[in-house]
Amino acid sequence: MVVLLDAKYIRSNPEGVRAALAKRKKEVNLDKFLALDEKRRNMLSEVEQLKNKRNVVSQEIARLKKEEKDADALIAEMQQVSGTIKELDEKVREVEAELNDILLTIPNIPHESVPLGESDKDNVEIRRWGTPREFGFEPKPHWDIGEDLGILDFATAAKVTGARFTFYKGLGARLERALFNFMVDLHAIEHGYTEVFPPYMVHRHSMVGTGQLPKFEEDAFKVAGTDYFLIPTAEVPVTNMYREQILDGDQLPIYHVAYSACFRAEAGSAGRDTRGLIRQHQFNKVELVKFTRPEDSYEELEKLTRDAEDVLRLLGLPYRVSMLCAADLGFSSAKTYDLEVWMPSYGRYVEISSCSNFEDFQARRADIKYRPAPNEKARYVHTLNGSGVAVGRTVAAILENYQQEDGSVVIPERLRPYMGGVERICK
RNA sequence: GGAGAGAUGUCCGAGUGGUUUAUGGAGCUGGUCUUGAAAACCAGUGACACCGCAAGGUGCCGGGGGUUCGAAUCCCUCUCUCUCCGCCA
Repeated sequence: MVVLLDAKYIRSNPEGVRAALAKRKKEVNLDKFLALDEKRRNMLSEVEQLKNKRNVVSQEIARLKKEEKDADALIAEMQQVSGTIKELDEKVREVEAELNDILLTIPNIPHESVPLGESDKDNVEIRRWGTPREFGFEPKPHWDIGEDLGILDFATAAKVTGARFTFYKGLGARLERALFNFMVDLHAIEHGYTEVFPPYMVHRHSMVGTGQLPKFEEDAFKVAGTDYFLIPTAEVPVTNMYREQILDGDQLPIYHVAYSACFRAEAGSAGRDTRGLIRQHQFNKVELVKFTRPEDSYEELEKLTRDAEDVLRLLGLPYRVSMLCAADLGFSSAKTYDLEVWMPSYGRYVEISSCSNFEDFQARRADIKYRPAPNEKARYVHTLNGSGVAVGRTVAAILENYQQEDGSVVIPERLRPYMGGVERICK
């Protein structure tokens, strides 16, 4: 499966690519890439000429044999040629593997609307909704609220499994379940997404397809004795549903919503957000995934972001939307909006959803195409996804934003039907 | 886990070593006929990728490897699907 992604594009416009990647503050060795690319093309034309000769002469041999004439000299010559072809093919394969290794580590090119910047400090706030509540008492962090109410149990999870896992209990477990049911229903019924319930494990090719591999293998959980990975997000199985496929143009756009558990090793985040639900090895998430025509993808990104925002609005949670600067952009993304919910214990907005347009970056890696019209050439689709939204962080936000002085937590009205009518979680 | 059968272009489906440079359908486009449509018939089209300014060339019949002057076709191996048996929530 040697897929030379967009070698042609890089070759024709190396300076443009270099400049775009510089925006990300990432070093990519394009010179090595360009040298290898030229080497490959030279070897390719050489070996292809030999193959042409082999094909022509083989026909000739067939003809001679049919006429019962002697072909021994030609056969001897072709033995030589075949040997050379074999050697050259092997060398071409090696160079292509090297090229592919480089290509797979080149991040997506930021969209022109994405601001420059050095770090997440340079992300640009787009809009805000809601007003953080003024507490007439000292608000507690969600881990204290949850433990005091007996609905979150971090200590038991540590005993049973380890750090960064949680038991939800009683109405806490129900709240988690109510939230993802509410979110899936909202997107499936009101926003027109088709619900999917995906496998929680995928093979390596799918992880490469969406861009988690090969660069970020240490972030994923690998299942021992298999070549499977636990999914870090439903984006991986759902986007790869259409891998190696050519869709009909009139099938687009495709909208999917998927609830799944997500598993992340959180390598390199030691010491960050160690308390509470913010950074867990396993968490639930409702994910939105879209497949669109290239010309529609940026409009679809705006709509997808609004669909995710609806969740927070309907739950009455104050949030803001910010556009990530080039330096903070994820590896596969061309443009990303983060939704950040107000978290009183942090005294700031905390990421709860990330909505991205990957343009054709994932489509190339996973080979997802569509035919614009019958008999037209197949083109790569654009893929998008966004959390709609992270469930554990939503529980944290509800506990903190809806906490009362007596330690109880009011359930947002819209959620009550999913909670069997429960209006408040009390001790 | 055991036994067997499969995997061919957008889809269906032929093809067991050299006019297969992949048969034939469906589909799609145009036409005839029709008030219009359908059907029928005629013609066209006929996958995808890479190299090349082009002419042209090369590769590709699930993936990888091998045999051969020559492989969709023979051999090995892996993956997946189906049928039967076993086990199992």
